[in-house]
Amino acid sequence: MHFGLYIELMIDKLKENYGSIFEAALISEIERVGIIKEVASGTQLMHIGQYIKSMPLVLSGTLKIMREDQEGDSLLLYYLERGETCAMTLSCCLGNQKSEIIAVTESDTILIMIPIEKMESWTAQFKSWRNFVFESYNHRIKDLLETVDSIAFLKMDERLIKYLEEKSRISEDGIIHKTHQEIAYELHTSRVVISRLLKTLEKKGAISIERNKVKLL
DNA sequence: TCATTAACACGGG
DNA sequence: CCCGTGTTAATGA
Repeated sequence: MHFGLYIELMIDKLKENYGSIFEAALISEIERVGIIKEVASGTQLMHIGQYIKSMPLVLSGTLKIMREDQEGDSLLLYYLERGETCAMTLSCCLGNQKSEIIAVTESDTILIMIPIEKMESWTAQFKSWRNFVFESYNHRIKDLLETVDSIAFLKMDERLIKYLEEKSRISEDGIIHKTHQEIAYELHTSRVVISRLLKTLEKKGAISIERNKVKLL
C-alpha cells in the first residue's frame, strides 16, 4: 500500500473516533506528533516496572489491562476500546512512575502514541484535551471499582456471567472466541471451575457452547 | 461448601 | 496425534 494513502486512512480513523470530542487544531497537532502503531492480537505492550514514554489513543481494536503477581498469575482489570486511552498511563506519566500494570492486545489493534511531553502543554492549551483526560480518568476508575466489587462481593458464577456479558458486548459477532483455559486465566481461577460453570449455564439455556466458542442467548 | 489440583477419557480437526 | 473439553477423586480453606 502507498504510504501517503496509509497515513490518510489513519487520519480518517482519528477523525472518526476523536473528531467529535477534539477541536480541529488539536486533531492536527495529534497528526503532527503522534506515532501510528499497528499491533497484532495477543501482543504485550506494557510490562510491570517499565517507564512509560508515550500515551496511547486507541483507534481500533481492544486492549486488556491486567494486574500480574510475582508468579505470573494475572487478573483482568478492564478493557480499552477505540476512542479511549489508559488512565494508568496518565498517572504514570504525570508522576514519572513505573507501570503498575500490563497491557495486552485482545485483537489486532491500531494506536496513536502521543509523546508525554505534549501532555502538559495540551492540557493547558486545549479544553477538549483536558476534558478527555478527566473523563478518561473517571471512566477507568468506574470500571476498576466494578471489577473490585465483582471480586469482593460476587461468586465466581456471577463474575463469569458479567465477564461473558462484557465480552459479547465488545465482540463484533456476539460470540466469545476463547477457550475455558483462557477465561479461567483472566478471571484468575481454574479451568475446571469455568468448564463446570459454563456447563450449568448451558443447561439453564443461558448460553450455547462450542469448541473455542461461547455464545450468550 | 466450594475451589484447586491431578488425572483420565472422549472426540474433532 | 494433539488439544479442548467434561468429569471425578482427593485435598484444603
